[in-house]
Amino acid sequence: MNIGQASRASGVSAKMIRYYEQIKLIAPADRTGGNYRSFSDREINELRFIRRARSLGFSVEEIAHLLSLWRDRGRPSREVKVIADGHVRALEAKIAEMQAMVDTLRDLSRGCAGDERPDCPILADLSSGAAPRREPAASRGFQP
Amino acid sequence: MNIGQASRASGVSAKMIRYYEQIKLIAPADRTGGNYRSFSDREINELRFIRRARSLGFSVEEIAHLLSLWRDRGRPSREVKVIADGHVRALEAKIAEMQAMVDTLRDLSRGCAGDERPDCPILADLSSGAAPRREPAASRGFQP
DNA sequence: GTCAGCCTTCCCATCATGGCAAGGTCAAGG
DNA sequence: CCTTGACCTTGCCATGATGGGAAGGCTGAC
Repeated sequence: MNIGQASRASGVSAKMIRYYEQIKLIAPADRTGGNYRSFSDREINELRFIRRARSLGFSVEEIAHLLSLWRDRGRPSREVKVIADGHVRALEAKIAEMQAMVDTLRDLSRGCAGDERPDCPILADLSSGAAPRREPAASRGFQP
Repeated sequence: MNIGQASRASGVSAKMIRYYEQIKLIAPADRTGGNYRSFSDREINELRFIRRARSLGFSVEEIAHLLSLWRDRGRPSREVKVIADGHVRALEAKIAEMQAMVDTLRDLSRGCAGDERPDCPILADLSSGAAPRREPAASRGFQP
C-alpha cells in the first residue's frame, strides 16, 4: 500500500502520515524501488489507532505513550488509565474555562439591545478593565 | 509610560504589546528620544480592552473588529452583539466536542481495572478503529 | 512513448505566546 | 565623569498539528 491508499484506509491524511514519521511517532515506512513509502496492515492499524486517539483529543505525545503501551503485551492497565484520566481532567478544565467565558458573554449579550443604538454592555465590560487581576496562568488567553 | 509600565498597568506582556503593534491591532506607539515606546492612558485603556477580550476567548481578529466598534461612537450595538453571539456559538461547539470526548473517555476508563493486568477497554477502543467514518471537519483532531 | 495521477522533498503559513541573545539607554550612586 | 544594573530595542527560534503549494520523479494505462 502506498501512502494514498494508506491514507484512505486509515483516515489519516498523507501529509500527517509523513509528519508522524518525521516526528518518530511511527517507524519509517519501508520504501519501494521508486522511493515510495509502503505500508503493511500492521502500520495501517497503527495509523487507525492514532486517528482514533487524536479524535479523542490526545496529544501526539500522549499517543506515543499509548502506542508503546499498546505494543507492550505485559503493560499494566493502570498506566493506560492514568493517561486517559489525566486527559479527561485536562479536557474538563478547558471546558470549565470556556463555559465561564460563555456564561459571562451570554450575560453581557442578554443586556445588549442589538439594534442601531450604540449603547452596549459588552463593550462596556471590555472597556471597564474588568478582571484585570493577576489570574492563574491557566486562565489567561485562549487556545480555540 | 514605557513598555514595562504599560505592561504592568494593562496586564499585557511587553512581548504581546510589541506583537499587537506589529500586526497592527494597535497603532505604533510614540517613541522617546532613546527610541523607547511611550504609551498614553488612552493606549493603556486599549490594552486593557484587548486583555479582557482575550480572556473571554476572542481572537485577535475579532478584537480588531470590536476595537473599531468601540472607537466608533455611532456603532450599532447589533454589530457588537453579532460578534459576541458568534463567538459564544463557536465556544459552545468546542465545548460540545470536548464534552463528547470526555463522555467517551469516562465510559472507557470506567471499564478499565487500572491494575497490573494488561486488559484495557481504552486500548481496545483505540485499536478497534472505532469511528473511522468521514467526520465533519470540525470534529477531526483537536486544538487543546 | 505519452499523459494523468500518483509520489517525493522542501518551504511556508497558521495563532498567540514565550525565550534568548546582542546591543542601546537611562538613572542612581561612587 | 563613569560604572552598574535595570530597563529597552530588534531579531530569530520554538511551540502543535495541520494545510497549501512548488518542483521534480515514478507508475500504469493507453
